[in-house]
Amino acid sequence: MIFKMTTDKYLMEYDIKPSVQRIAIMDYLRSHKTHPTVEEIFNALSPSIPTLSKTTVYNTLKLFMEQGAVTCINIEEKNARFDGDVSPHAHFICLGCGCIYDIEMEQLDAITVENIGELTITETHVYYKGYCKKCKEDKERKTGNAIG
Amino acid sequence: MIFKMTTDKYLMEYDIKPSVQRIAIMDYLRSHKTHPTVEEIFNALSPSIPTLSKTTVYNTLKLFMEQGAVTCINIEEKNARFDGDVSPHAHFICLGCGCIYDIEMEQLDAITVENIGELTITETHVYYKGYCKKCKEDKERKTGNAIG
DNA sequence: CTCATATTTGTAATGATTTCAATTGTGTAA
DNA sequence: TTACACAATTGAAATCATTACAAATATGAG
Repeated sequence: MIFKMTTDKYLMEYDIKPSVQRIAIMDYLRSHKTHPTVEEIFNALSPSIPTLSKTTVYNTLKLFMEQGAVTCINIEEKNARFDGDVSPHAHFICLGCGCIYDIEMEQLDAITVENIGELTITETHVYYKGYCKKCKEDKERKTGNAIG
Repeated sequence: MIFKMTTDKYLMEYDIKPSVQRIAIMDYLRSHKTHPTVEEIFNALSPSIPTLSKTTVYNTLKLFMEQGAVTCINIEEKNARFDGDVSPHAHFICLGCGCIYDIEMEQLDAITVENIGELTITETHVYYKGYCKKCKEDKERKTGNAIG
């Protein structure tokens, strides 16, 4: 995959000092738009960085978040998922197969908020749950009922 | 607190067979709009129902969710929080003190979704993070910088 | 090279949630 | 009322993601 910027330069844009581990983790997030869990990132990078520790993955993602280089997605109850795309967008998770899609939302920041009173908003999170085409058809085949 | 409907009738509206524990948990959710955790619900009800088990609170909330009588809020990383108000609305959490506010959103279902393709949406979740008035002032006093 | 500092690592602890088998409660039919 | 089947509740143990921490390693300046 080709980036506009090398990953070490990209990290420095966010005031993150590059290291082998940090570059590998950011590389993975930039080239895999699958919103991976810590486990998935660790398993993917472990072969090429045999000494990698899961603690390092946690530490690094925490640092990335603090610097605004990645966002955390709490769309699943159990695992936190991470997104290297920090531009405003929403997510969709399929309750059948668990796949997660990015949803474009040009006007995400413009969602009208009533009764917001004296609150200062720093982050806006929008996500949807439902069924992808395949899982919807599977479910309808089993139950005989239309969904949604 | 006075409800339009007794809680046992309310449960039956959702096809939930009432029991002492179920009524107590639903009562608590209906009268405490604080989006409590399992821990908080358990601690609040334990004195009046000494035999109450935390497992029952988990089981009961799971049942309530399946029947659509409560919703689960994943606004915090660690704990799941529960909301007895199933009408469409968003939430705001203060990153300073952790308090959670309901945010009215008349048009929540109407949020324009582009590129949704073949996805069938069954749930829409919107939440904000930021600072309440008090915490914003505290933070600005400490750092000397404006936030938001 | 040497020292101070930052980063990484593995292990152990934490804490929310789930599993599961046993106990208790409930409703029905004789 | 009693017996019985089934549903609900319970507590203990297991699971699993995440965090704490202290030791080991890497880095960079002088």
